[in-house]
Amino acid sequence: MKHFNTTDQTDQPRKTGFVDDYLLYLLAAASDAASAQFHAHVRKAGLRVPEWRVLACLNDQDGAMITHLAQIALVEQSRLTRIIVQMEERGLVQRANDPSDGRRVRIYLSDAGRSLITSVIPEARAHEQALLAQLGEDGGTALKQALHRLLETLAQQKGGDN
Amino acid sequence: MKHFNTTDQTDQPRKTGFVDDYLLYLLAAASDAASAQFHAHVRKAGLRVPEWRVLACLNDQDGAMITHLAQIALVEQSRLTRIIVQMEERGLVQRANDPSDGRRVRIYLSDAGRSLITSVIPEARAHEQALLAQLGEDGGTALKQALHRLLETLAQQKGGDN
DNA sequence: CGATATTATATGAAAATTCATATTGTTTAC
DNA sequence: GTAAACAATATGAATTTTCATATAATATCG
Repeated sequence: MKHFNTTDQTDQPRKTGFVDDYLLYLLAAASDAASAQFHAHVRKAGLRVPEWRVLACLNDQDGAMITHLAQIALVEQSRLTRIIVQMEERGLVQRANDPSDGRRVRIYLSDAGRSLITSVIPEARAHEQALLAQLGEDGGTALKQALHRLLETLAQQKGGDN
Repeated sequence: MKHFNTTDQTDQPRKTGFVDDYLLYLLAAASDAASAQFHAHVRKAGLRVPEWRVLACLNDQDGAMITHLAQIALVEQSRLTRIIVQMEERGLVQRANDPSDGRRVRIYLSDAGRSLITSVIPEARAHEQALLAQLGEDGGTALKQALHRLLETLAQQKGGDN
């Protein structure tokens, strides 16, 4: 049982290249790897990843409209529409037309959905704490700060000059 | 032309919730938003995102095997197999059986692929520099450091104890 | 050596995703 | 008040993606 060099299947020269220090790659790789761990829990709870995201967002903003939910849950709108259909069929959410604007469809947690998300969020917090602990007191806060800062910066750019 | 509050379509109570400071969400949101900017360039170069990732990885590790490429390009193996087929049809890469192990298929940049990636990488670097500049001297390095650290930590966990 | 386990890649088929656009409701400007 | 612009959601159809598993090559173990 050799447990070293797990990723390097081959014997490449191994000079560090472009990708290994490219910001967008680091972000994607870190997000992927970190999320993969927790996504195991998500699946055990009977949810797919986008469903977990939708529920988590509804937990914070119940009654959000589809478009808004799509933005915060990082899902394209037409995809979200179909995901919501499935989730409604499964009884996790309910949709309701906004009386003040007939175009809007607001999504609400059902009791089942709320109870499910209520059970998963503590797992998420626990997983997050474990990860932050491994990064050390300052490592964790530094990471979060840096990410918040990046997000602010990117948000500014969007609203900025068009 | 109102250019504030772009994301908040509705008028929700807006008490900060779970998601807004959840590490995995920050990572996914940051990766998404940051990458979205550059992905516009990628598409203009006639590439889809996974193709760009594959080429960028090959740029660093030409001749990598499918499995390895799948890991570093953050794509599932069977998907990558099909992506590679398409890329070969388009003349961006070539596959070659590894003489030392008949199971392995090694992927090499074609001349066209190399010339394409050679033209895109500078754009990537430029975009990255612009973003880092906006984060400020220290902000950028702090972010990268934090991400590297996270990746190390996650990698350790994988190899660690099984 | 031969059986068995393991590794690398490919593939069928169901399901999900994308993209462009249709549909429906609302606001704006005359 | 109505036409034109805009906004929110839905949908058709092609393509992609996923998941489990098939296939093929190699390694291991008795």
